[in-house]
Amino acid sequence: MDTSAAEELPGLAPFSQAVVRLIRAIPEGSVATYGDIATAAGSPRAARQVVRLLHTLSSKYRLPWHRVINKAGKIALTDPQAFELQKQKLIKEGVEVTEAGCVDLGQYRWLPYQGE
DNA sequence: TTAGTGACAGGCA
DNA sequence: CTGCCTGCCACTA
Repeated sequence: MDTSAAEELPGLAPFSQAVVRLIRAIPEGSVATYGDIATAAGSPRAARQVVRLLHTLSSKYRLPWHRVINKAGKIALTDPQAFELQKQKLIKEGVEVTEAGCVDLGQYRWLPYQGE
């Protein structure tokens, strides 16, 4: 795990590091909700914080942000271009996504349990 | 330091 | 499931 996870995160806050690791741990063909990431990171109410982290971290690091959606099972991006991009990325990984950006959480939701 | 952020979640109709 | 409103929370500049 240390061999491939060699990218240590520079002076980021603990919560940020946890979020990064969790998002990077989402397997292809699966998705997680903001709330799941926040809960696994240690703060169940900090879903919004995860959003903020995604903004910053995805701009500085390469994260599979496209595997993170909201609890309604839909892509939450505001930018229509990014919205389409995320949709296509998920479909490419084998996730069924409707035109509206809806994903079947009951089938594709990944629970970020550390032990795996 | 303080204030602002934000791709949410939960409750209710 | 949808729509509206409110609380939330830890981070960033």
